[in-house]
Amino acid sequence: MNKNDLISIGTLARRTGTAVSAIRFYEEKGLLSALRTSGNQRRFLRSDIRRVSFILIAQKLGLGLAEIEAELSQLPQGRTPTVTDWQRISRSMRSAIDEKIKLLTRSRNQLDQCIGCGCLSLQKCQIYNKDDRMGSAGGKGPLLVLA
Amino acid sequence: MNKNDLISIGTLARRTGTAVSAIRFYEEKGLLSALRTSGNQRRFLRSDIRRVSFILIAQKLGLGLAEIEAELSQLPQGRTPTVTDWQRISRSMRSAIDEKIKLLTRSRNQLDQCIGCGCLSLQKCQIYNKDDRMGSAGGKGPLLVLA
DNA sequence: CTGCAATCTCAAGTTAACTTGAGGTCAAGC
DNA sequence: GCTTGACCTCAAGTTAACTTGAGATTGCAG
Repeated sequence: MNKNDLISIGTLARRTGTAVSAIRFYEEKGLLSALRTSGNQRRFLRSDIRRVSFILIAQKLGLGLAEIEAELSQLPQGRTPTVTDWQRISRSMRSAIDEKIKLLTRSRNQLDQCIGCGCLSLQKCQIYNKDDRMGSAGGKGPLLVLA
Repeated sequence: MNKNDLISIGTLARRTGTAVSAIRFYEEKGLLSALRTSGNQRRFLRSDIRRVSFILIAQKLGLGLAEIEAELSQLPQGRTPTVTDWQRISRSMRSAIDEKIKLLTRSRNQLDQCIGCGCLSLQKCQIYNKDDRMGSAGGKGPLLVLA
């Protein structure tokens, strides 16, 4: 078997640990594309194994298929992606993770602020105060919440 | 308006920034419960504002409604939760965030390892090696990807 | 050439978290 | 006492990401 062999959908599924149905689904969504045999069966490139792996990893990192497709669309059309291609895309994914971590960290800090008073506002209790001004009858109505 | 006033679903929605339909949905799912007027309209406790806020915050942190319900079920039945009650539950939420951050951080580090070779395995390139040598010919089982 | 596992297509089902719509009731202001 | 906006119920629709099932082919091992 050499580098240019084409693989069946079942093989691709086994090699990536996904379900055959999921692969068909990805194809339908445009994340993968396949050639067809004379008998209409799909044949994938070996490099699609990596492509599917990328999809799975990116999903674990919380990206939706649409976002993943956006990333994948940066890969070269027509030729098999090189290591460098994958590196570039991995780096862009790293930023996405960094973003998520930042967001969570911020939430955590805000939550810490609020544990002190139990207000759950996630905004240094500003809302709690704000809301006091804004209640219905002008009175000190309880809070509006949320970031 | 005093502490024991009951509020309508519309008020609860406005005070928390959620849709009325969402509140009905939460009730249906058991995250909220309401009294009814003689005319069958829902009446919530003022403390439900905080309860809904908690739901919204927890969702932002990535918890599903089921998990949120689990957290909420730790609140005292029958009496309006105190600040201390909320603090306890907030702290437990904080652990959840910490977990998520840890997980993401780990993924990021693994990804860093792999950017070097572009293998996308998230496992120190083990997979890359396995894959290129393993074809279908014989070898060791195919690769699994993912952490 | 046979048999049967692997594929194919297309439709429908699934879970999460809600929204939208239809048709009808309640409550408060003028 | 009427009008209007807030509510009510129940059914169905929505998006994401797939899975499941039915019915029909294909392709490889023997």
